[in-house]
Amino acid sequence: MNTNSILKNISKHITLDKKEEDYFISILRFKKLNRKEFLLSEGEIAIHTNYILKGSFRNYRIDKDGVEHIAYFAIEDWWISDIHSFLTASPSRNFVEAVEDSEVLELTKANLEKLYLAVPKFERFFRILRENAFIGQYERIIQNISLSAEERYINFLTKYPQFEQRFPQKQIASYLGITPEFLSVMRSRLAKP
Amino acid sequence: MNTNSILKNISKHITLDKKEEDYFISILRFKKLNRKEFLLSEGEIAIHTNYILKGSFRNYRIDKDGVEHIAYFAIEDWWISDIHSFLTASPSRNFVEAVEDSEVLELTKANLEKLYLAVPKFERFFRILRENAFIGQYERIIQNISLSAEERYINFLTKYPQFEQRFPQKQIASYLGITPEFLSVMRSRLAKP
DNA sequence: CGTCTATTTGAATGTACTCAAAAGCGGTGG
DNA sequence: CCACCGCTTTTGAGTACATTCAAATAGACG
Repeated sequence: MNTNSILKNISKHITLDKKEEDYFISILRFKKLNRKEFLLSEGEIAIHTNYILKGSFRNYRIDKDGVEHIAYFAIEDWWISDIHSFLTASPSRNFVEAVEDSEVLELTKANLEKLYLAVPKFERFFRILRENAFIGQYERIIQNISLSAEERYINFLTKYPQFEQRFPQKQIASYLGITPEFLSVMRSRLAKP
Repeated sequence: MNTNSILKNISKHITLDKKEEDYFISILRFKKLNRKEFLLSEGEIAIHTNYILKGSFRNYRIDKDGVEHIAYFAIEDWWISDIHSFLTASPSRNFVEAVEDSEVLELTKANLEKLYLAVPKFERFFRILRENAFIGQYERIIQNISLSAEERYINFLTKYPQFEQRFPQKQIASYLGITPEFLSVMRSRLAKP
């Protein structure tokens, strides 16, 4: 289990000594998923948060008409779960599915709570992590209420250039809140003139 | 300066002893604003986060066409700032304006950083605060990409029943990402049948 | 290679916007 | 305390953006 990337990720915000590092690593569990396998399904309670070592995921909800809506994507070095379910210990309304063959490090909620007590620096780490996630969502909300579909798509390509290769168009349309047909029309419009 | 409400708010997540309470209170500054006064303007760096004792605020952005878009509202017992600017110390793209005559307790970023070191329990407090805010935004994003304007409006009324009385329709429309004219049409449609 | 799913294309439709004008409402000054 | 002014809300006609439904084409996986 290669823990370099997760330790490097954590060291961006807090400094751990060897003992703290070892303790942290000891509570992680390696997990492999093939594409289309689920980390979490609707109705389940998320007891893990997951650090992505390799691959990609999508968090989505199926609405009353059976249509999928992608809340967000996640790739290497991101943490993924259904945060609502994880934090409130309530049944998830969303699915978390591997888009590519993936590897994650699982951290259970119980172990995370112990970690907060044993190494309070992790309170800081996750505070900063949540703050950064919050900023991203905040900008996304403003864009959703103020920009046209085409502007949102262009911004998406600029912000996440690699995502266009890694996620199918249908899923990108869902993330943007538009239909795949309309994304296709926009793309041909943007390609021509 | 009445500090009951803020101490009660904090005690929901962490327990402070008398000394810690006193220290915390000592770094807050009371501030009164009349309606339409600004806590923060576009281009300024948010050096404060503010706990609302009384009144209400809106955080909004003005787009390239001069149209206002309300990112969020805040009322008593909420914290308000421009979180992007505050956390990254970058110039704000948003305004934070009092909607009613209001009173807040200001906490500077410098004092907050000192507070994190002096009383690490506040790392936990703000982690939980950010997590809760994150959950709210997460649900809002899913609603924005999956629901019609009418469904979003109905959910808004259900989730924040008092907001209809406290914020003008024009601002609610802006928060929902629709025009005030269209909100008016929806309201008359909902009232009749 | 065949099958299944994703993407493209097009026509008809619906949701929400723009622009304009009237009506309603609240605050302010006489 | 009333009248006026400015801003908000309503109403309506015309329009644009995005969806729905359907069918053809392209691509990916077993």
